[in-house]
Amino acid sequence: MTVEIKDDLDLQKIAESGQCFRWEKTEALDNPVLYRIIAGGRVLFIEDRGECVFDLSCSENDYVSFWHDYLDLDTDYRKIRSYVKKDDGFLSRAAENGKGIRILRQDRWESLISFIISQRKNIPAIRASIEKLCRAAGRKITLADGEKKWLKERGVPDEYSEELYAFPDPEELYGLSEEGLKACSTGYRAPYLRRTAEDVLSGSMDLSYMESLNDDELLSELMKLYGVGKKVASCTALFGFHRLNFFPVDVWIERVLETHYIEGFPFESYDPWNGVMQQYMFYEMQHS
DNA sequence: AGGCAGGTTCTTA
DNA sequence: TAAGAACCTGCC
Repeated sequence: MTVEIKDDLDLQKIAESGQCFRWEKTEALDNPVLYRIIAGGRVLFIEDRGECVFDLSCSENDYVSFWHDYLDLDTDYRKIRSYVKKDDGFLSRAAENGKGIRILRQDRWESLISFIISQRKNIPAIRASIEKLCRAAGRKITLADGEKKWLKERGVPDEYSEELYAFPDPEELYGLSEEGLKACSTGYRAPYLRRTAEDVLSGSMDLSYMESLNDDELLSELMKLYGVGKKVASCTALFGFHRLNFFPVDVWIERVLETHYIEGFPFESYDPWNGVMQQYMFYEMQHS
């Protein structure tokens, strides 16, 4: 199906933003901007045709019931960008260069596990580790005939639609032994992952209940998990719970703060959108 | 070969 | 409360 999306949406920038790890650029014949997204036990191929037009491999029903929400299309990112203070040179530049980034509405569990894995890893290593984990424990995803036809019409090589695996749920993840987890390049994080799965499975940590907590409560609940410190908890809250005011501070953002905001970053000015500003700043650091 | 990468835990003072 | 060491793994 084809949709017109007038608000910010730059597939490449989102794929490189570091919030998601299962967006893969495909080598289609004609269009250099065709991405494969695996989320929610499904796969979406999305092609940017320019002029705000996007071709999607899914049915209209799947778009309405899942992907529209996943892409957070009801949030106005142009408006959020307009709040950037003109006298803040760095943030103005970052928001301009990062125009097109959105904060996806990703699965809570997947975000939590992904950011536990992310500690002391670079993005390619995180992606590789998650991919192994999905192959080892995730459910296989099969494409409908309509989707296969869609890919064929665009000359997308078969390799992009074969051997696709969903992100493992808590039970599937717990089904892997510690050795099995280590085989997915998770290293010393394997015990963190195992215990987190155990806590979620047993119900002692209830992620859907945590939706009802306020930001401060959510952060401290998440930090109770073994292997989850402030950075991972903030990323989980921002990306997995869509709490757009969280501002995860990693080494890159630390550099931004000590270079451009010696007096401190004006969080009050950007409440409740600090997390979006963080994404622009992170992207700017990665691309300048 | 040794250092470092989207951190967190554990130990020690 | 705060600083420092240790930790898997892969890639310079």
